Amino acid sequence: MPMFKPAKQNRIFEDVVEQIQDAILSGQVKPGETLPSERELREVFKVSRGTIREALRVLEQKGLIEIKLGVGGGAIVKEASVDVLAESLDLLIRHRKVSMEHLAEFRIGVEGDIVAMAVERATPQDIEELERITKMAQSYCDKGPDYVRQFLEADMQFHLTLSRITKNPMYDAIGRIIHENILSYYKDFIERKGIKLKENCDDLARLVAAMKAKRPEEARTVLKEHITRYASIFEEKKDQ
Amino acid sequence: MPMFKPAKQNRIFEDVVEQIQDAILSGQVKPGETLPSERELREVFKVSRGTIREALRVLEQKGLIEIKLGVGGGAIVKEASVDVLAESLDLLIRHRKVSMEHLAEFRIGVEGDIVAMAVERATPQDIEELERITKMAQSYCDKGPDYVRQFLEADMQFHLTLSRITKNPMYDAIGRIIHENILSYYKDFIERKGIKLKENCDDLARLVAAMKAKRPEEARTVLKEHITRYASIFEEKKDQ
DNA sequence: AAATTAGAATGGTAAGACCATCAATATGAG
DNA sequence: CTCATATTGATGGTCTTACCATTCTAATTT
Repeated sequence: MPMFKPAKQNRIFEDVVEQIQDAILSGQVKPGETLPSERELREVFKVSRGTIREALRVLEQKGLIEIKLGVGGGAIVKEASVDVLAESLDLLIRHRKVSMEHLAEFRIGVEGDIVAMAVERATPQDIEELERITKMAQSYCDKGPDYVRQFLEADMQFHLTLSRITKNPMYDAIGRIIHENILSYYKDFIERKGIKLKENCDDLARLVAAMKAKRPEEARTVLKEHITRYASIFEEKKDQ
Repeated sequence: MPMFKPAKQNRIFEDVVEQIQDAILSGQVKPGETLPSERELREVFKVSRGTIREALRVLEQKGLIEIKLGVGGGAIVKEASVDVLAESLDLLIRHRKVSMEHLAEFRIGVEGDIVAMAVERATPQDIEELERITKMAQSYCDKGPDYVRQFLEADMQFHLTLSRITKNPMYDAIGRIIHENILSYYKDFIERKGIKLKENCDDLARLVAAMKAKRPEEARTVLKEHITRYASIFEEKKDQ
C-alpha cells in the first residue's frame, strides 16, 4: 500500500505545514479567514520566522492559502479550486513531454464523454449559451482568415462551456488542461498553415443540433470528427 | 485569453522558481542531476539564501526536485511523477469540492475509453497478464472476507494494467490518480459494510473474455457495471 | 584490512535588521 | 463640512550572519 510519505522528521517547517493544513481541512479556520501574522505564528510555534515562511510557501503552492500584502494582509485561507490539479497535470505533461498525438487521443475520449453527458444535462440556458458562442464563431469564420485567432478562442470557449455543463469538477479541470496545452500549439502554426474554418464552424453547429435533438452518440461522432480535423493539421505539419 | 498568472513582480523567489523550473522542463538539467548548492545559487541569482530556500520549497512542492542532506546532497531534479497530481486531487476531495460520485462518474467515462482502447491494443502477453491478475483476485475471493484488502489490491492492479496497455501516458497517469484516491476510501469502510466479492470477481473474468473476443462495447458495458457496483457501496454508506 | 575518527560540504534553523506595501487615521485645503 | 493629501503602523519581502545537524570522504588508528 503506497500513499505514505517519508517520515523525514528533520524539517520543522513540515510539521508547521501539517498542523496548519489540518486546521484548514478540519474547518477550524475557514476560507476567507486570515491566519495570524508571520510574527505571531513565530511565537505560537516557537520557531524562527524563516521557518514559518517556508511553511507558508508550501501551503501557498498547495493552493490552501494566498498571501496579501500590507496592513490587514497575511495568509488568507483559500477556497479549494481545481487550479492546483490543473497546474500539476500541466507540469506532468510538459515534464514527460507528452506528444500531441497522445493528447489528441486523450482529448477525443474525454471530450466524447463530456459531450455525451452534456447532451443529457444541458439546460435550455446552456443550449442558448452554446448557440451564442457558435454564432460568434460563425461571424469570425465569415470575416476570413484574419480572424483565425478569434475563431479559435470562440472554439475553446465552446468546449469549456461543454465541460462546465457536466457539472462535474473533474471534467471541468481536465477540459481546461487539455485546451491550455493544445491551443498554444495550435495557434503557432495555424497561422502558417491555415485552417479549414468553414468545416470547423459547421461542426459546432452540427454539435449543437445533435444536442438539441438529444442524440448523444451523434454528438460524440461529430466531436470526434471535429477533433480529428484539428489534429490532421498536425499530421501535415510533422512532414515538413 | 485567460490562463495568465498575476504579474506579482514583488516576490523575487518566484522569479527564481520560474528560472529553475524552465531549466528543468526544457531539459537543461535532467532528472537525477543536482542543482548547485544553496550558497552557490545565492551567488548566481544575487539574492539571499533565505530567498533561494523559499524558491526551493515551492519547486519541491511542485514535485520537480527533492532535497538530500549532507555532503554531495542538495536539490536533485526528480523524474516526473503523478504524486503531486494525486495529492492535489486528494485535497479537492477532502475539501469536498469533488465527491465520490463525481469521481465514479469520471472513472466510468475514462476507464470506458481505456478498456475500449485496450481491446484493440492488447498483446497476447497483456492478456496473459490480465488473466494472471484475475486468477489471483479469484483466489482471494474464494478465501473469503478476510482477504478483501488483497482482492482490492488485485482489482486495482487489473485496472492499472489496462491503463498501461493503452500506451498513452495521459491515460496511464489519470488511471493511477483515480485509483490511488479511490482505494484509500474504499478500504476504510468496505471492512465495515462488506462487499459482494463474487460479482466483482466475475466482472473481471467477463472483462477479459470480452477483450479476447475483441468486443470493445461489451467490455465497456461490463466495466460500467463493475464500477457502478463499487460506487453503490457509497450510496448505502451515505445514508447512515 | 577493517574499524574508527576527523574534516568539510551541505541543508536546517535561528535572530535581528531594514525595506515595500497598504489600510486606517490624521491632517490640511477648498 | 467635504474631499484630497500626508502620516503612521502593521504586515509581508528580503538580506545578513551565525550556528547546528547530517552525511560523505578521507585520514587515522587498531
